[in-house]
Amino acid sequence: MAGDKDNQLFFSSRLLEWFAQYQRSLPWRENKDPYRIWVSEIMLQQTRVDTVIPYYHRFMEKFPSIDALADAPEEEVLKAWEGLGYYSRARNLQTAVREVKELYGGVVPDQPNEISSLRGVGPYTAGAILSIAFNKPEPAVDGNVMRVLSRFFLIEEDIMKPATRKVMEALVRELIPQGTASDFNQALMELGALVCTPKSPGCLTCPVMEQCAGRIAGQELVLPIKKKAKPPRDEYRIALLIEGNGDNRGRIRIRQRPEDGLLAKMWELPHILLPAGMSYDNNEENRQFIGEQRLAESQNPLVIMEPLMNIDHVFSHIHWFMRVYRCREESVELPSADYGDYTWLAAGERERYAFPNVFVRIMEAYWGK
DNA sequence: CAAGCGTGGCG
DNA sequence: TCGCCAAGCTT
Repeated sequence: MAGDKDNQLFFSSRLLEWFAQYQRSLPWRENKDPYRIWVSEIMLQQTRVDTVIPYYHRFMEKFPSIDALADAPEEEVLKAWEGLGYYSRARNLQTAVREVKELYGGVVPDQPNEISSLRGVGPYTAGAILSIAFNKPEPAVDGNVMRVLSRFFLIEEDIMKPATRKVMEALVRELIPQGTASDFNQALMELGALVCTPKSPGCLTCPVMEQCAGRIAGQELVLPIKKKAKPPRDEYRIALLIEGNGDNRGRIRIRQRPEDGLLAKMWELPHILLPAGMSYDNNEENRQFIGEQRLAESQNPLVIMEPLMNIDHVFSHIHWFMRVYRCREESVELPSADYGDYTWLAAGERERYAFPNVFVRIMEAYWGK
């Protein structure tokens, strides 16, 4: 079916007609500035359009050019990304625009090997920039595209497997009509977003319904074939809302996460992973464990007061069950010193640090918005 | 290749 | 309520 030339021509021309009429007006479609396209593609990775739009406006206002982003302090970039998730995207994007300045004189390259070498630019994003901004006939295969193609051409490969994306890319190369790569790739994604949706596809309004092999076979709700993701593992954690004394009255302890791994370089309340089997009741065993862990880290004794709230937060691969205790530092000898990756935070200073969402919610519960 | 890496919305 | 996501990349 996928090799049928007439069928492919039908698909591509109908799709382009549909896109010309029904495409959404989106902020990154105002022009073909490759930097603007690039930023949008990074933000849109695994993220919904409606979520991205306000971030995109703020980001482009704050960092309107490659130079502006390259010259900004990293913490400002992370702050602009706060709440959007997958924070390595922000740091990688800044690394990449600095590469563009160093290697390409600040001009986004239009060669596949060059653009693909940039930090955070994988096969999809490279194809998206090359096609959308430069109209180069490169595939840009994302989840939408795989869903649309797997249905129309009745492809039953597991789309979770990297090898399947290769098959899709080869197919897209055949499908792009001469000179239409920018519109065609966007049309493919737009159809997936607006019509050929995961749960209840709007087949009756689909421009290519007549030839859709998946629908003809009655398989449109089964496709695409996708292996189930593993459920997140549970982690029980004690978070410490440590109130300062003396000069630090009204402030709380925060710390910066390491530069690798989960929530890298973001700021947070100190928290402790409980060993398997330990409950997080406010009992003696619990307080002693917290005290030991805390001592090992800060050398500063802690008085644990009452539990403030329970909060749980689900990442892609971890489910945090967190109990927040209000605490105060026992000693007033070190209170103003910033040691290690710790500092004190006052209620009005939150704009200076980027926090993952779960800690924003705790601080809002404590201080109000 | 499989796993690690966030978040909010929706049926 | 809760599983399933949504314009993926890195290791």
